[in-house]
Parts: sequence; C-alpha cells; structure tokens
Amino acid sequence: MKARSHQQDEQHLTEQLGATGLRLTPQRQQVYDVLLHKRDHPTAEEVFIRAKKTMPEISHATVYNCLDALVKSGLARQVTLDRGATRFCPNMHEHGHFHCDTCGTVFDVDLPAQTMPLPKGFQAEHFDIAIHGTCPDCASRK
Amino acid sequence: MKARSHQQDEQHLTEQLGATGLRLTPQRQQVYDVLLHKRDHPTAEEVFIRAKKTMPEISHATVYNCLDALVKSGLARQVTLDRGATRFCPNMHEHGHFHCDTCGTVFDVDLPAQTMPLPKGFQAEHFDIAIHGTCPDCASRK
DNA sequence: GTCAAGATTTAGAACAATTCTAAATTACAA
DNA sequence: TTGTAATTTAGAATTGTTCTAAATCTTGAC
Repeated sequence: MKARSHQQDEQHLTEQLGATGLRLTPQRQQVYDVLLHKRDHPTAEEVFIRAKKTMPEISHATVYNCLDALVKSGLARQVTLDRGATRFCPNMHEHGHFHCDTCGTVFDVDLPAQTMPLPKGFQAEHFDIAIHGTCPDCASRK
Repeated sequence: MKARSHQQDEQHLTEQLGATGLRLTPQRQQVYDVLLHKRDHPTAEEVFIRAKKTMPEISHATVYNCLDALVKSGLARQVTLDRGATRFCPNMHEHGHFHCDTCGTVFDVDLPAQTMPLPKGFQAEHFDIAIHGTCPDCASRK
C-alpha cells in the first residue's frame, strides 16, 4: 500500500468530496486525518476525542456530519459489529473485519477475490463481511 | 425447508436453551414464536410490540433478555446493518443478508459454500455477510 | 408436599449513541 | 459586495439498550 503525502491526501479529499457535492472544510480534513492517523476502527466518540486534541472547538454533531460526509464520498467505511457504537475505517480496499470477541480488537482482513452470486434482480452496491472469533494473541494466551 | 410442528418447535427450544443452562419460559416461547411467525427481521422494539398482542404484560427488558437467550442458545441470530437498531432472524442456516437501501427490506440470501481464508492464528467463530443494494422490486420501479 | 436458592420477569430509571434544532459562521457565485 | 446555500456549533431531544431492585416463578433437597 503506497502512502500518500499529506498534500495528495488533501487533493484526494477535495476531489472525492466535490464529486458528492460537498466542500472540504477544516473539520472534515481534521476528522479524516484522525482516521488516517490511527487505523484502529474508532467509534464516532473516539474520533471526537482525538479530533478535539488539535481542534478543541469541534463539536459532536460536526464529527457525525464529517464522518457521514466521508462515508458518502467513498473516503471511509462504516463498520457495524454487534449492538455497540458504529466504527469507522479509512481503508477502502475490499476487505472484511475480524472482531476478536476476547479483546475487542478489530482487524482488517483480505478477502478472496470472488463475486457474490445473488438471486435474479438483486443489484448489489457493496457488501460487508464481519468475522467473529479469537485473534492470534488471545488464542495463544488461552 | 421442512416446517416443524409447534410441538417440535417447543422441544427444540427446550433442548437448545437447556444446553446453554437456560429455562424455557412462556416469554421466551412467545418471543421465539414472534420471530418464527413473521420472518421479516424485526427489531427488538418490533418484537416487543408483536409479543404484546398475545402477552400484554411482557416488558421491554424481558424481550431483550429473551432475544439474548435465543441468540446465546443458537436459536436466532442478530443482524446489524448500519446505525439503526439490531434486527433478529430465526434462520440458522448459513446465509447472508441483503438490505435494500431503497425500501429497507432485509432479505436472506444463500451463500456459496466456501471457507473464509484467514491469516495464521485467527480462529473464526462465525461470520456475517451484509450486502447493500437495490432489491428487484425497487430496481424495476426505477 | 414444603421450602430455600437461584433464575426470571417487571416497571421504570439510567445510560449510550445518534439525530435534530435554531442560531451563528463561512464559502461561493453572481 | 451581497445574497444564497452549506456548514458548524451547543445543547436539547430522541432512540436503542442496559441496569436495578423488588416481585414472581422453578427446581431440587428434604
């Protein structure tokens, strides 16, 4: 995976947001930076806390707004596991999520290239795969 | 899919709950009946409303308790899509969920028989596949 | 059968996650 | 500029879920 420069990130952001009719604002930039900086699938609340460190005036509602904007523009994905808060992930490559039921960590996992056969007439937009189990660390610790 | 008789359902319930150290109670039976009766992936709230029709004294907390008991005993699955309420599904065959982004309906879809290859050390318990898109009805209506 | 121990249910409060509201600010385009 | 629309903000409101303590029900030991 090639790392993008900060400037490239910004251009990418502007383009992707623009294509969805949205503007690049300092808040959206900041929220996206937070996602890129630590890719541990944070919840909206966690993004809020991290974003506040460098932008103390940012509000809760804005974080939700920004996250929605990023998702709509194809810059981030929502990850919903169980009944808890939704998590966010800036990795847009096709991948699934492995959730360790012991320690709670969420891992990105590559998926076998394949198409999902659907009954006639169904048009798939995208799909999410969530795998529950035990991660290597927790498995060996048992 | 073979339909089970009511009596068989009850026996199945007792066995599965018992194996998890749980009792079969009228409430759990009722909640399970609700799930079996209309397999449209209702939320806990919807299950609550439906269960009340024949058991008016049932409480909110009990519905959550019963649904958890059913999930723990392998009699139902939780379905989490997006940020909304969790849905419940009594279909325990391996299948995925297709969510129509237009009308909101959730469909069970069969999956190709296959194993999910995981990096070394990861132990999968089970996995959930959620597909987003447009259902045949909504697609033709466009 | 009777009783104690533990499981379950209940109403309602509490909590957590998300959305809404209305006012203030900002950006863009004419 | 100047008007229009988008965005942000604080805080209230809403929604979904969990917790609590008391009441009720089951079950197994006697």
